Amino acid sequence: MIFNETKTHEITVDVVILTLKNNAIQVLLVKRLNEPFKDKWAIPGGYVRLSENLDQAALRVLKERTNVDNIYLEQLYTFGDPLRHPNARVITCAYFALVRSEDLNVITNDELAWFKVSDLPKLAFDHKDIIEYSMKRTRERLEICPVAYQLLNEKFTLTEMQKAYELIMSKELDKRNFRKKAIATDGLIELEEYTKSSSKRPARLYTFENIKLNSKRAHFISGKKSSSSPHPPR
Amino acid sequence: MIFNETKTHEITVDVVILTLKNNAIQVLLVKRLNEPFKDKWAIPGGYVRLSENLDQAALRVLKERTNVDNIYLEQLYTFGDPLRHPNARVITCAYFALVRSEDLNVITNDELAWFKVSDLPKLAFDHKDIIEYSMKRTRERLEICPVAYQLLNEKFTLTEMQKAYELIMSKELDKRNFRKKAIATDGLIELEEYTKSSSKRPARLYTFENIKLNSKRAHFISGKKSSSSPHPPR
DNA sequence: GCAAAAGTGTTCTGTCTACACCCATGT
DNA sequence: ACATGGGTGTAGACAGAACACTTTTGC
Repeated sequence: MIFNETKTHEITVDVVILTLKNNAIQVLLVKRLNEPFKDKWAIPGGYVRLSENLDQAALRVLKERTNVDNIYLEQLYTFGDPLRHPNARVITCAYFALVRSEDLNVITNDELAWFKVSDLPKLAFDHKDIIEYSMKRTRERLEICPVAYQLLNEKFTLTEMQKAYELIMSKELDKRNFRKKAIATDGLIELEEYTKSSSKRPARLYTFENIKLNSKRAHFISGKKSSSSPHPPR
Repeated sequence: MIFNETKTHEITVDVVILTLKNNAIQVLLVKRLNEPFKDKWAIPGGYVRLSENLDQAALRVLKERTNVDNIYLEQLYTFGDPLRHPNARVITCAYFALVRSEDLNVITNDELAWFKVSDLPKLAFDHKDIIEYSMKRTRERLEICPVAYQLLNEKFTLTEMQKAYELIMSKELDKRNFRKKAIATDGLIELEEYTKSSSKRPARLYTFENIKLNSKRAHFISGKKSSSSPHPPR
């Protein structure tokens, strides 16, 4: 590909939409209808409009696809390799969103579907890198604050919360240690309600006070600290 | 301002260049020669060329201004508010760089100068936000790995290193605790050399093995963990 | 000999980790 | 009565925090 410096950049946002479904972290993908990468799956995205800022653009894309609103959405990284799009110069500002599946209202079909992050199909562009980086970022966030509740239903059991942490961190956690720290987390409220009859002993339900994620730091993650390089992707 | 959706986006990179000079963290700024914000100071930046990726563009801007190379450079955040530029639609991908002042070869003048981060002049655009966010990010990095050595001369004393930490964190550190952990840091090498005669007792010199920043985690910072929100700027 | 910065250990406290058994319910 | 997941405490290891005096040099 030859770069003709009179061509112009295009700028898009792409949104990695993550949820917790069927005991797995899943990502929402759309099938591309046109070349390039026709029939490949891709992260939902769109052009940034001149009148909107990047957050608004990401929110718009998210809402178009999922009809959810007011959820955890964070700018991830901007990907601008000249070759990332085979026949255009597209810079994309990637976002990621954590969505609770009970809030979702997504009609999936041949062109819009959930995929387990651990088992992705072939993806268009550099979208595999983007999803992997969004998982890395989610793990980093989780070591600092309990973002995982963004994936849980409004009321949840501690076991469900632990499962969410384990799935994100890809690591088993000790039940007693997890519960001790979970209960000490700022904003977690113990309800006087219990799950009823899953043919087991009922479990107490908890909820989170509200959407303030600047709580102390709640790392429920045991074991050696991951010595991660500070540098973003690759 | 009315947004005419047929206008097009422009994409730039801006680079916050930080160094340690005169016992302060300083940032390199250029004076704007044209409107808007004529005569105001701004972060060095430039358009992204079609043939280069974002890292390369940032590196080019850095090199144009400082003639340094191969230093700590990290993508910070992408700022895309439609009103950030008063008469154009410019999205900027901000980077920050940590540069040791002994490597710098900057001829400062009326239009290019260093400013203490703690005492900035009026800045163009949203550049004040960008600088503040770069300091926040630097602090976060420092809690994880010893990036600060990027600001130190190749050979440095532990007292100099502690000073760098204190300046970045805006917090005094305990000398004995700092030294204990500093010495335990992966990659730090104790030299058989000493500073000579500043009319005080000579201090031992240290150096860092090389440019691998993925060392364990060396937080020299005492005191309560800062409970920072995971969300980026503002 | 004194001013100024370099250098050095110990105790306490709180947090993380590892680990095993009883409980409440539905069938 | 049993299978299933829910729920609970303690002891040992480790890391962070607080804290004060001696050493080496130039003048």
